[in-house]
Amino acid sequence: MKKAISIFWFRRDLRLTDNAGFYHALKSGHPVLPLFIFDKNILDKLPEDDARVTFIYQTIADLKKELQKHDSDLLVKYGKPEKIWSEILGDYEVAAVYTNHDYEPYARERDDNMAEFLTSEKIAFKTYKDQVIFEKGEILKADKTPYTVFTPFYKQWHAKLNPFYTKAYPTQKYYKNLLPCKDLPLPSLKEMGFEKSKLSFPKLSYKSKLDSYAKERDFPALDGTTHIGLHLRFGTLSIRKAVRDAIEAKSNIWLSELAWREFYMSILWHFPYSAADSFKKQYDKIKWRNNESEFKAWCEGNTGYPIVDAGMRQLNQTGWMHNRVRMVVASFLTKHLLIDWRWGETYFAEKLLDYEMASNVGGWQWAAGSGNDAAPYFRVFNPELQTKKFDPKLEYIKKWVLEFGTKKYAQPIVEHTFARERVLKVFKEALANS
DNA sequence: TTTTGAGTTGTTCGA
DNA sequence: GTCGAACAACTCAAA
Repeated sequence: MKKAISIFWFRRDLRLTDNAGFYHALKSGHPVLPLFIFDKNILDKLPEDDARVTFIYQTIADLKKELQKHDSDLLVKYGKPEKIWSEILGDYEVAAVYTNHDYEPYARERDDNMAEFLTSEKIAFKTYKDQVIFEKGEILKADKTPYTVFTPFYKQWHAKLNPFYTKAYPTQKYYKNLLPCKDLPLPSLKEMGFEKSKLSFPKLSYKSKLDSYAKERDFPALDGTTHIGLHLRFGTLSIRKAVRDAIEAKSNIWLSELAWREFYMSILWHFPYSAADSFKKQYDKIKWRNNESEFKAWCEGNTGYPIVDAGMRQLNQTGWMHNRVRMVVASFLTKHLLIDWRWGETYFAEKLLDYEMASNVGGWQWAAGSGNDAAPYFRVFNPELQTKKFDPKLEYIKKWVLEFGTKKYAQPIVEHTFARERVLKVFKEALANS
């Protein structure tokens, strides 16, 4: 008879320290085997040089080394989770499976299926809140329905915040409960159909930025933002640590940005339709122009609007774009070019290392005006004015648009005043009889 | 139930 | 150059 074990399943929480589910697994009383699955359902949709796969791969390799220092190991599998789990149950006597909550539509379905499957096998499936301070039903209005406006959401989120919710889970005290094992396999990137990306990943060091964040965050040439998106996405940074650091540094604006992340996660949880449809349904009546060649020009950074082109080229070359510029390019695509916000959302999903479905959909719908708590539709960013305000010395533009100021630079794809009047008319017509 | 104040990030126009 | 109002009403949240 094999000895019963617990399994901890890593997904978007790729760290050993301060990890809720991992902590509870280690305290379960059974030896813990850590597991990661490269999910074929997800990977099959990605290009072979997807940088996020490289990031995950490197992180997984680091976790494996770290676990080996404690005479344990990380079991790494490649395939569809349902099939992998059947294999695992054949190889091990599993008493319980531990993991952390995952809130996106695909993940919810996967975990619902897992729960059903494991229950039928008489195996406990225990899941924990880890990637947010407050999840799904924790921040609600008095009538128990979810907030759709940020400010009152944040008021409650902030009022409820206390050290109980931000303290670290001391996993390291219980490493002795890891399952002793060694030489577990690690499939290569190549076997899984990927190659190593040439992009570099943002370092996890944000503390020095917090003091000046409020003052500098809006100026793309300054690099005044913290670049933690990727680390929050894959869990190489604990949200509890980020919030503790925000409070300690008295960086209130940064703290509220962390709450924005949870606000949009709450929206996606309670209104999953909004990943694909406009939150305000009447906005799906808009007659988008959806011109393919204009979309291509936008993607490639050839619109003839320097601030837009700079942003898109930064995205294409680095997998990251400054937040201020994300708003500008999103407004430009949806308003100036009248291209469906979903096209832009999909492009960002392909390119952004820090892609987070909830924030991305929320941000795009905000820009389009179709979202909860969105910018009014008549608020059309003027790229020239945005440049004057936020890149007055054109430093950001010159960094990314090398031919700026020469004859080689593209002519504006559409004239601003004309585009503005066009979008106001089209939106007005779509929204008039609703 | 009704009322009241407010709503991430903007732009344009006219005084 | 600077400032306030208009943009367009609407919906949300809470008292």
